[in-house]
Amino acid sequence: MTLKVSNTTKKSSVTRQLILDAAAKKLSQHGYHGTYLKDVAESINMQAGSLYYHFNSKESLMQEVLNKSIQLIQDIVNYEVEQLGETPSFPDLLKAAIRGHLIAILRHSDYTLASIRNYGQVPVAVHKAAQPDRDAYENFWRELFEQAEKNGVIRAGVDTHLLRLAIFGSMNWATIWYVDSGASVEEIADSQAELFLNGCYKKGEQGGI
Amino acid sequence: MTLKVSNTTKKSSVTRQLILDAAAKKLSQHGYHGTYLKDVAESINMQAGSLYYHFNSKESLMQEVLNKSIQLIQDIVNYEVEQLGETPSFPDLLKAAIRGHLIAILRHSDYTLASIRNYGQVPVAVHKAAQPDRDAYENFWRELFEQAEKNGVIRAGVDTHLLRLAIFGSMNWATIWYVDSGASVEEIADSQAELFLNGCYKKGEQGGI
DNA sequence: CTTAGATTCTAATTTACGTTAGATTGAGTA
DNA sequence: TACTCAATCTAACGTAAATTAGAATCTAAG
Repeated sequence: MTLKVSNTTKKSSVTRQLILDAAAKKLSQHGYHGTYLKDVAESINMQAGSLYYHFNSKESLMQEVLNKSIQLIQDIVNYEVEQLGETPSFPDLLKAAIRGHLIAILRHSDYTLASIRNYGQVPVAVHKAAQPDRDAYENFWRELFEQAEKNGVIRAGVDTHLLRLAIFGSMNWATIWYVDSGASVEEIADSQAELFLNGCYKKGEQGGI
Repeated sequence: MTLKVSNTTKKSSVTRQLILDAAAKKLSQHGYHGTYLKDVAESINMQAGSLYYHFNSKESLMQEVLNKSIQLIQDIVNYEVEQLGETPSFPDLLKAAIRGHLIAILRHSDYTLASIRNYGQVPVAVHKAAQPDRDAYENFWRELFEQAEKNGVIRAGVDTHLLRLAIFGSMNWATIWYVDSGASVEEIADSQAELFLNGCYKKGEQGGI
């Protein structure tokens, strides 16, 4: 007797994954409305109609792509942070989190780009379905800064809410210029962490200008 | 005799502007492929076919919207910077530029959101047509930091290229959370300028953690 | 009031997308 | 070999989008 294949190891689950990958790629490039099932199918040598054996609709396919995206980011960030050991300093923590997020969105860019580029442009049902995952990920960052504030390592006058959003912006925007920049993910991560920690300004000495 | 109406003050140019405004709004909300001429027309009580009296195609209409967007940002930033007088300090200059950019993208958000959200998702011809304007605007910022470096007010080790991209990211990403944040444009501008100038980190005193 | 030109509408054309139903294929099993 | 089930394909259906041509309307000038 051969191995009994469980539901989750059927051959079709390989195809299912192929479809998701192809959909992520198209979604990241052309947006929800610019992604056509015909193209998704063609890119893996299938017919559009065949996709319906694996997914109920375009909407549910796209929904799955977007959910996968956020979980992927979360997983990678968690991994990077866990590498740090027990009681990491705030700068190290921030650097690790930024590195993780950037690795996720720049190296696994099909899925994560899909998520970032289509924020607010997908049907409401699809957008809402991904909200819990987004909230959970946001909380991770929120707590990171709450902890830092509690430990007194945040300068007076800094609004950590706006800080978090600024960092998110810098990171996510990198998806747009990364490929053309020649910079490595590590370089970008270090640079951004350093900027948000210490800024770019050299005070004093030459006075006015 | 009444005023001779020139080409640029014809009544139709008013309609033309209405169409552009409506298109910008839809484009910012639904993306290029999710924007339908029928919807654009309906939102100003017209029929889709009538748009073709003013524009040759959907593509050319959208192209004009995107070009307008970037010029709009540039104009507002220029205005804010010019308010500063002759020889402004780098911090003041940066604050003014950030404020201008944020005013543009948050207050005139239909056009500018259209530009930001559809980056890379429009047909290549449309994207290419807006490139000169984008380049010109980018140069403004490039020069801002070149000057600052020449004046020795940038900390050693800071890559102004990555700095500029980080600032762009923080600013442009604000389009996503601005409406729900309750923060004012001025607050956000001050916060971001302050962060990029001096960072968030309070060194020393409590040592390790 | 008439008329010419500008502007808009109506209705049709073309194209293509999402979706579906039924036929077809192919691999493993009795 | 014949059968079964999973997986895919084929060929359509219905809908809707961009575009177009010609008719209808509105405006301003004589």
